[in-house]
Amino acid sequence: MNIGEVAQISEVSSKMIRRYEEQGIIPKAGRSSSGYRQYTKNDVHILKFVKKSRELGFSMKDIKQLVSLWRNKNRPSSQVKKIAQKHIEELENKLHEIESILTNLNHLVENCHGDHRPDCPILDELECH
Amino acid sequence: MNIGEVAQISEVSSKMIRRYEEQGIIPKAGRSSSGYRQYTKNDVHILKFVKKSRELGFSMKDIKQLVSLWRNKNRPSSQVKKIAQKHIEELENKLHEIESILTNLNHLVENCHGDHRPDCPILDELECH
DNA sequence: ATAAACCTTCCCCTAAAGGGAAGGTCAAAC
DNA sequence: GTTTGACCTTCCCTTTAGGGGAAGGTTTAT
Repeated sequence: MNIGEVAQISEVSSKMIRRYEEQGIIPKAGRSSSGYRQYTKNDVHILKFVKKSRELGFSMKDIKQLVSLWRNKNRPSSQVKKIAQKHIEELENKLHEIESILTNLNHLVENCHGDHRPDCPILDELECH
Repeated sequence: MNIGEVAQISEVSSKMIRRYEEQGIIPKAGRSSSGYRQYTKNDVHILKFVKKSRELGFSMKDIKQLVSLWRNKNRPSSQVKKIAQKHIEELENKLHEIESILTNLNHLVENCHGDHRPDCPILDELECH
């Protein structure tokens, strides 16, 4: 298979497939005599794994490790779990931060009449420290 | 005041003060005879406004507009409110996305024993599409 | 006079993509 | 048998909100 077909099946763009190869996240593809990258079903499988991992918000650094653990049939599941737990922690931190910002913003917006007049508690709050 | 002092007071790094100037977010600073940027209390005031806005997660694009509205004493508060509401919507979307990912990840992690054995529901889930 | 602490501009790096140019290849239609 | 269009290649630029650091000029204190 050429890269375009694989991109369509895996739903990972050709651009990103090349980049993942460059970053060592997926194995280097074989080449046709004219230099086109050649892929197998297994490559599609890996790319789908990568895509799913991205959808769960893992960083490419994490995904590199996850792919390597996935392909190592003797991995200890504790290593996988550790990566996932660290990611969960980071997401929870981000969640709390966003929640706190939203609380602030909602208060401000509620108090702003939002009409033609210039008085604006939002700007007032941003101004005063 | 030189840039370093302003940076310390406003808690915005010298680097970023220069960049904000470049981006037209803050007015161009005057220069001393030797080329050093010169600042007044008012500049500190603006920088604090910018910093507060960043802490609430506004993009620099939004902040540019907010600063301009803040300095325009005739602005309609509706414009400010609109920017804030759009930002709230975006944050809420991000929040929901993170919540949904966390639900998924937590299920996976709960089912992974996380020991020396290779069986791992996390990898299984990432693998199967 | 000299050293330390400033300041200036300039360029490179981050993460995860996308855009697009310039040029080579392949297959089908004419 | 050539042309055309769709594909592929590499290379470089752009995005966001910063940070790192080099090379060189200035100011201030010793």
